[in-house]
Amino acid sequence: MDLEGHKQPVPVEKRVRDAGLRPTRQRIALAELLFAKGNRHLSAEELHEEALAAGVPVSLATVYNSLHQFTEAGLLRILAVEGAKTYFDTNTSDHHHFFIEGENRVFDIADAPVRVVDLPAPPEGMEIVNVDIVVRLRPKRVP
Amino acid sequence: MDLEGHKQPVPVEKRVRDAGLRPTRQRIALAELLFAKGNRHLSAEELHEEALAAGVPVSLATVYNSLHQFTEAGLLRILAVEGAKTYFDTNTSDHHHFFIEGENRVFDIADAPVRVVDLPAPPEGMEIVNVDIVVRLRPKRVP
DNA sequence: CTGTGTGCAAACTCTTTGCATAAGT
DNA sequence: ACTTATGCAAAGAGTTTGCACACAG
Repeated sequence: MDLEGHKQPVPVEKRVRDAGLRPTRQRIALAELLFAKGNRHLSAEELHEEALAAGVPVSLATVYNSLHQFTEAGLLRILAVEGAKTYFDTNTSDHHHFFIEGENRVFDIADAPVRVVDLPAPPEGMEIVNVDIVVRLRPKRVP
Repeated sequence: MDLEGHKQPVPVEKRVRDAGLRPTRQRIALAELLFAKGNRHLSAEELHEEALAAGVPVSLATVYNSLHQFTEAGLLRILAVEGAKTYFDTNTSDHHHFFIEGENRVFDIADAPVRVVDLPAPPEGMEIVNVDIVVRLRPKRVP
């Protein structure tokens, strides 16, 4: 039976299929978690936990596979923050991030027209993929 | 005996001492490699190899320790690039980077007045540590 | 001398891989 | 049916840790 009464405006299955990927249960479930809730950034492990919590039995390896496949297909972007974990961002347009030191938390710089000016030309033979701005934050020490 | 005839304008030993660290052989050697050649960004492993090549027997663990100690002391900055490795940057002032996808190579955006405008205020209780701009590059595909 | 730093190897975390089984078309 | 994806567990890369020995003050 189908527990989903309403379909999203952008059918997830189609997105997956259009990316050249078979719309398997796991990929659809992961895509739904990723794209249904607006823009998000999560690590593989976070998505894995969400999937399990949502009752979708999926292995961590498959989560990694899917995230990379989605990234290659242009549905996700890898977020460049320092630290061990790789974050994936469902917002592939140009926008930027706050990063909280020590907590490894990331969130969008929203409603802010951050712009970079005077960006130099890329070196010969190279093209710019995108520009990532990470504003590193630290809890203000109370004196 | 002392094989170094000339001292750097900024004595490395003093820098290390001023950072509150004992100027041990290893720390001085590493600091020399890091700071004598202008601005650099390297991973722990790269610095380790350089040290060995320079005839300084130092363990990888000590390289990691030293890099983190230098970072805490404000002599280095961690570079936010995606990928497994952590890069350390000897230039702690505001400046930005090109990152080459696929190669995991990083280099400075030099001679370019890159500026960020309309940067929003940080959230309550947070202060900005720094702003990292990473321009991701990709080899231009020749059609 | 006393205490901090170093080296080694083992532990740890995150990520990838190989291969048998399961699912999609 | 035939092909591609998944799951598991093991391997891999990078980094951290614990403890005995060595060196700096």
